[in-house]
Amino acid sequence: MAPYDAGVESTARVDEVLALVRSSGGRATSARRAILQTLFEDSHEHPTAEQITSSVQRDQPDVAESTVYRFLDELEKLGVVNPVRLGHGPAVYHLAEHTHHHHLVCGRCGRMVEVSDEIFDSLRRSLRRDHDFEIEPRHFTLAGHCTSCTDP
Amino acid sequence: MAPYDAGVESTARVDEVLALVRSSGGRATSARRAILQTLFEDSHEHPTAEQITSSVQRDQPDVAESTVYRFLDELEKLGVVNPVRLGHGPAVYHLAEHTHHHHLVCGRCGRMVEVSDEIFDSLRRSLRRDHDFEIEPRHFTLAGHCTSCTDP
DNA sequence: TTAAGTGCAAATCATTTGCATGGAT
DNA sequence: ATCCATGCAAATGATTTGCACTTAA
Repeated sequence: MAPYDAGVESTARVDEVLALVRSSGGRATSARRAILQTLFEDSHEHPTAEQITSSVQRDQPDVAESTVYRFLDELEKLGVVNPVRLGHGPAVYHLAEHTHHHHLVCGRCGRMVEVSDEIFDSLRRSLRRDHDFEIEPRHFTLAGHCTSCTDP
Repeated sequence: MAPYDAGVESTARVDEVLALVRSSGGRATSARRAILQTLFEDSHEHPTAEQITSSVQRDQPDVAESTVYRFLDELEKLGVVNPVRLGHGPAVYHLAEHTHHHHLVCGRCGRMVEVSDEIFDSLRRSLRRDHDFEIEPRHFTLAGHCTSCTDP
């Protein structure tokens, strides 16, 4: 397997998004850069605004949580992230670039499984044909439980 | 088509659920009866806790919103209702008895379509087989949009 | 320069909780 | 009589907002 430099990779993506932000009239600040770095470095995680803030604050201690919320809203409008509100507790944020997977969350043990998008292809076709409906292509989450869950 | 008396129908269902509540050690109070009446009468709606409270308060002005929240929690545990948290704003509650349909909500115009459960059969089989996962059988909601939506 | 971004603190909104009282069993 | 349920008010937790100050463009 080819060597993989997460640092270089994510820096490039951070710059890409910052360019997008600028092209929509926004500005590339150091707080925003740090927020994006966190998002791209931990892109397999599903961090809350609070977790993103803590992570950013390791480098820049006085970035406020409100800044994180404001920028996440911006990023949502730009289609860069998707917030997911499951059950109780704070929203978690996904990179929307991870377009082609979705989540199954077990309501008993909390396990989260990622499934590929293709599994929804036939469902998507039926809904389009019979109900004039297009499932949100970027991301969604289905509740349920593990078939053999050990939790109550 | 046979005449349909929503009042009689929903009263019967209210009593059914109250029996279930009692069988699990809970009590059938007048606040609970009123909450259930609201849920069953407006069962095609997707009311928030606040809307349920207002509706109940038309008859019983001093039913507290906390009572509604507490009972909705109870009802969720009993499998009678399901909360749905979409986007911002408060959770909306569904009757879980509407077992065999699900909802598609257009993020542009707000249209809500009900689809039968069977449309998920093949998806459900794949998830069970490949991911040890059982989709919540009672109810869920998918975000997306009308294929030809007139709203922006 | 100047409009957008930020930190901070306070406000808001949904939901939860503590506690003394009321009510169903 | 017992113990669950309730109203009320206060607490909590997540998110949003107002505002004076900073900074990227």
